[in-house]
Amino acid sequence: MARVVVTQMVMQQKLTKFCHLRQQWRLFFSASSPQQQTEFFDPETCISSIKQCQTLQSLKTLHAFTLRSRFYHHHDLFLVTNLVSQYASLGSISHAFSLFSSVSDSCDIFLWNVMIRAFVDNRQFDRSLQLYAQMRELDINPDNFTFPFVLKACGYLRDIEFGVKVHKDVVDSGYWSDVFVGNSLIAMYGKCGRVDVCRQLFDEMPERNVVTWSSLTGAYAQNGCYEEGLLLFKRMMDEGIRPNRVVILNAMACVRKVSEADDVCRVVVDNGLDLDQSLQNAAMVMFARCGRMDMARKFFDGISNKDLVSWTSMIEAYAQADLPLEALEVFRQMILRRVLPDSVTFLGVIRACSSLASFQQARTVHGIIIHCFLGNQLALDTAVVDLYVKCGSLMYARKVFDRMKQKNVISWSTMISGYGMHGHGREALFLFDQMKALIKPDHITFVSVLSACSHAGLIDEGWECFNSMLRDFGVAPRPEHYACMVDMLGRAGKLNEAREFIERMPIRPDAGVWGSLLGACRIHSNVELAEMAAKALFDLDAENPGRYVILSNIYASSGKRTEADRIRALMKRRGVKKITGHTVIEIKNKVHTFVAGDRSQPQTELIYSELAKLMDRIRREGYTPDLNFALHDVEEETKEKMLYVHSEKLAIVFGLLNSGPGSAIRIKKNLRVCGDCHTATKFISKVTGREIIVRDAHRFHHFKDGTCSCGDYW
DNA sequence: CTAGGGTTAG
Repeated sequence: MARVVVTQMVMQQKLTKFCHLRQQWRLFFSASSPQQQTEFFDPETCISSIKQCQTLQSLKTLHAFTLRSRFYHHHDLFLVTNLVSQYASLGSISHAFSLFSSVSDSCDIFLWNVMIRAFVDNRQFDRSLQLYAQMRELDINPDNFTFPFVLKACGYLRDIEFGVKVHKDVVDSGYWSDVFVGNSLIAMYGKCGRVDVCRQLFDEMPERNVVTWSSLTGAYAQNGCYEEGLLLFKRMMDEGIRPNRVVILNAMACVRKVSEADDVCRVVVDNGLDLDQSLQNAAMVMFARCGRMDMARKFFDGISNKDLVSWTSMIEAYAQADLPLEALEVFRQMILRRVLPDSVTFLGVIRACSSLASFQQARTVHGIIIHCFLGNQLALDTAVVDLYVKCGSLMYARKVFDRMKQKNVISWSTMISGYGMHGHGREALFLFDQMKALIKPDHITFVSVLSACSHAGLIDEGWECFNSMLRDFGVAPRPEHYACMVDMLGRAGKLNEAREFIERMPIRPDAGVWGSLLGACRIHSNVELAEMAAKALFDLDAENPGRYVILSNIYASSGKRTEADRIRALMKRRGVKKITGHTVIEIKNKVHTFVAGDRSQPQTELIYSELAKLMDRIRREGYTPDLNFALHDVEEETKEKMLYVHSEKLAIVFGLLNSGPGSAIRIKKNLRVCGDCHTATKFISKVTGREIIVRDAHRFHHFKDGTCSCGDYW
């Protein structure tokens, strides 16, 4: 349904474009009778008509006439420059460049500026830098107009090396005191991640305007220095500088708390600034980031003519807030209103689908993307690969990956991490080998590879990879890499080795590292080490409920009931709320959520009677309930009953009842899958002959014929 | 002919 609508929209848009083009041509031909064309050809009218040209064809004709006219014999550079500029702004960089080349022996800086700018405007940043370099070779001096163009290109390309060279030219040329040039330098360094330099430049600038403040605020925002950004914004207000829309947008990008959001909104009101579309969109995103989805929605609803960015931002906001159904509903509304989504919209839609873990939805969305002719876009294709991974289909993920015309480090890392998540360590390593021959892995690639080794128990390979990071690729291990190693060693039962590894770390272990150790202690029931890890953890991050639960469970399963109770009490005292486990399953485009003991489904009676039958059946096959995974403070018999109604089991039974015979069942759990449910699911897959694919908070489990793809190593 | 800006893949 959605696919058909979108296809219609695309066709309609193409048709409109075509009609528009035809109209333009007609206008041109009627307006360019020979008399008309020769009459208005004095230099001034000529230049103004060049600037007014709306189509390439009309500009070409005009260009031809200027060549024939007498005014051109003086080699009027100004005229040529204007032609170059206009060709570029009509998108024809090739015409612009060939005209430029025909007079490029000229030393006129205006002409060079226009050509450099033309490349920047047409997103050919590397060519604009090449041209700048060529200009410097010819010893032509750049001026205060040149620098902003070139620096913009450096910023887009994140080419700090070139940027520094240009900065040097700025100093040598004496234009460093020009406020436009200074602002451009701040923007460039900001995009290249050097906020320290931005600040220094800002402090040393002889003249500043609101753009200067805005650029630095933006640089802070882009580099995650949110407090500094807001502090700067406050200082600007204190110095009595009147804010404008753009500096507000940058300040909004720094906001992370509701109180700060309210402050910025007050500035808008106090200064009588118009809340235009872009500010409304930004405010919406700002409140969403503060966790105030209600306020975000209010702003969204308040926008009368929602544009593409409004829709896209709302979808992304819901997706990030882990409200996928709301996100998809906004997407549906957007399509109904005939707003054509673009690739950024689909990134949000994909994020939503990804958290639904619905394979069917994934296929539908992928289909719509292709129908919108948005295939072959690097970022989007990579997101689709990840989507299929997260929806449980490595096969589809790999198909999309293989068909990608270009791949970068992110695409490769995504696919490698996909294999890892599904427990296919060997394939992950094989792909990593192929990747290394083509591009340089980065720090995230190594997280993917190391966690793949960890999930598959490939310890020697994991060590080799860890050791090669710095040695062969110059990538220094970060806390997350150490966490992977601890996880890998710990899972394999090498708990002491893991502890020693942490002790030898050259950097301070973070919560992730200790969390890995604690998780390993849970698997191997090591109370002593668990206490050590928990102590460190509670100092670093006392808010995370998962850690308390694990420690308490370790105590409980080793018979230390009082200790377990003490941890539960500690949790209560600190106001840390346990996250309720739930499992979702999608049947016929509808998402069903189950919590333990759930009775909210219309089919409840059927589910429970079927569950009882199923449990009997697998018991006869050899399943015994593992009471370690039940709450400890109840009778044995109650424990067993409570295990039976875990959300995983309910969702699986619901799936069995409502899907075609023989089809695979896909469920998703928000936490790690329970150990007893893991065992039970293996038996269920055997007695029903169904494949059961479980996505939990960490990885995938594929159950088939009584075994799990994780090899019980998880 | 010049600077800052709303959604954006692992």
